[in-house]
Amino acid sequence: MSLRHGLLGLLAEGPASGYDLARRFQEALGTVWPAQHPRIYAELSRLAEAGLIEVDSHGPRRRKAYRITGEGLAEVRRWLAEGEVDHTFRMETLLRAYFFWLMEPAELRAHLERERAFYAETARTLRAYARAKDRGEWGTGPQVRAMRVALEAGIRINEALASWAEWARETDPMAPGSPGSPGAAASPAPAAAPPPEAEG
Amino acid sequence: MSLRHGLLGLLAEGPASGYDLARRFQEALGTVWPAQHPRIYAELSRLAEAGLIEVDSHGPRRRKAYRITGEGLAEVRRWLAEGEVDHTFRMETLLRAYFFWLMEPAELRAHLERERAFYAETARTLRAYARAKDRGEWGTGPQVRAMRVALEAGIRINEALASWAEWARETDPMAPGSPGSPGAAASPAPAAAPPPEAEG
DNA sequence: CTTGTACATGTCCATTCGTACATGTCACTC
DNA sequence: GAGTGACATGTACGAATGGACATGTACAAG
Repeated sequence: MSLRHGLLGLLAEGPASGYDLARRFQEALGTVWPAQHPRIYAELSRLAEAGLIEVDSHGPRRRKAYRITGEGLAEVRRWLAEGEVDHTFRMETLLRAYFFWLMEPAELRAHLERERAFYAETARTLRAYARAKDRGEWGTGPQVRAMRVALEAGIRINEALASWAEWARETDPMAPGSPGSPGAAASPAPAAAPPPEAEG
Repeated sequence: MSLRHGLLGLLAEGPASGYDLARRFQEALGTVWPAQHPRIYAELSRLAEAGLIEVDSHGPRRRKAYRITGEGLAEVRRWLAEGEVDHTFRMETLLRAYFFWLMEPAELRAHLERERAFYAETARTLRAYARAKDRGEWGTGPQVRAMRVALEAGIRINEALASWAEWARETDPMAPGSPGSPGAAASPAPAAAPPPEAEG
């Protein structure tokens, strides 16, 4: 459950309301850790109950800003310190790749081109952000620099995926000419030898 | 819910039992789409009920193998065809990166080195698999070639993350020398400028 | 002075996920 | 013949997630 720590981490930068946090989760962490406002409000209540955060102020329209407590800060730090990192990265794109052999070659090529374009465009956008940060447009505080580092990871991953999609399209591994036909294996029991082992 | 389609995709290669599928989900798709056996058995029941798969055979120890039906195959194909790809990739590694500024520089350097080593090693392992596949050790069927393509994505992503971790460690953006101190912001109200939004 | 929009906070429910627990089979070894 | 370990299938439950619904406030344009 990393939403908890994500919220604590954002609150470590300064007080914020559930609404703020929802927006920032969407904008900054949307692709790497999606979270909707209902979940966020619920989690904030639990965090407050646990004494990791507390109400900082009340604003205009029922706005309730929270502030991290010493305990809360200790908890994020503890989480960051304990080395146990979960290295799984759920990606539908990769899941689909395992089943490319079920697609028509033309369809697959179109799909790969769409994917390439998407990742290339995302990388471009992120690179623009990174350049702006490098120019110091958002200041040079530690949080900004941390975000710059995170941004760099996003850039590299998206570039890697864009180049992968291009490679896959050019290699055209499911082409009709290759051994193993396009719409083949349409029969219920294709009798394929279950490949012993592989890793993703 | 892509577990459904993942199972259908694997069954499209040939009949398999829940146990088989659990193992293959773990081995082949473990990092990109984790699934435990309870969830798999449950989903298989639902798929059978929906007529997308059916019992193929009964084996030694209560073993029950399923086979994909025409309907099921049509459903995977439909899923692959409809362009709607979810591009979110949940990665704890990236989530943590946003909060690097809360870590001690020495701790952060150690963390980045561990991460670099992990991703480099994973990439190495995957590259070995890819080479074996390129040598045709698992045959040259369409499924194997699809897996090769997926594998390539895994290699590139892991290499990108390894190089990112190295870059981050060398850049040392949270170093004591840089503007913005190491273990700073240790007080409950870190007084950091709440970046996007001030509170009311 | 009404209407639209962005702000702001929540409840409710159906799935999905993860973990722990429970059960039973078969093959092999000691 | 007892024990171990891999095979094989499930139930149960609590937590997480996503989406729909509900409510109310402030502000600006018309």
